[in-house]
Amino acid sequence: MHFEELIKSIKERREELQVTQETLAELSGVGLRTLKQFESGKGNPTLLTLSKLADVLGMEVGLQVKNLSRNE
Amino acid sequence: MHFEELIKSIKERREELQVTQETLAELSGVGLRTLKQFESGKGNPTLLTLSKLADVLGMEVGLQVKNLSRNE
DNA sequence: CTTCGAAGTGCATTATACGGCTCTTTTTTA
DNA sequence: TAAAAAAGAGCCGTATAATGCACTTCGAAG
Repeated sequence: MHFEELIKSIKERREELQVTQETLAELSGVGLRTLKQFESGKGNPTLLTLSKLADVLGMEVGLQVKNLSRNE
Repeated sequence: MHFEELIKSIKERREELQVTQETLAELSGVGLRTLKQFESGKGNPTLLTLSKLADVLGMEVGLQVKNLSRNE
């Protein structure tokens, strides 16, 4: 599972912006408990939760084709 | 919410590969009911569910900084 | 040592995602 | 046109994500 990368992205981005978990929780509307749990590597967040956090951090969730060779 | 885009990505990719919901469900280990629900726009899948589906379709979930050129 | 801010954890509750089964609707094929 | 395949939806039990509250841990500062 590469959840860890996603989680780390969030956490690193948050720290980069010097935002505390508490502030991010408030800004995103995600519960502090949820964020803590999430950042400490426990949990399987819903897309909604992830999006809320990403949004505040100026990021976005996306899906990419891994290989390529398919033009769209 | 831009869930719709993610959902559409999955659905389009699945159709592109000419895989039925049933087959994708089996291959990914996600319940057929869940996939149906998900593709029909209802639901808030967990990262795990999304990942399972994306994986089988040769895609991956990612987080990108929205703006650009800030950092890699 | 004490205090404070930030982060992490345990417990309990509520909300909801997951999934199987069945039925209906839509789309495709003959 | 009918039949089959695929997709969508209702019911409903189970698993777990989301959340609040209180406590602990850790580091920095006093």
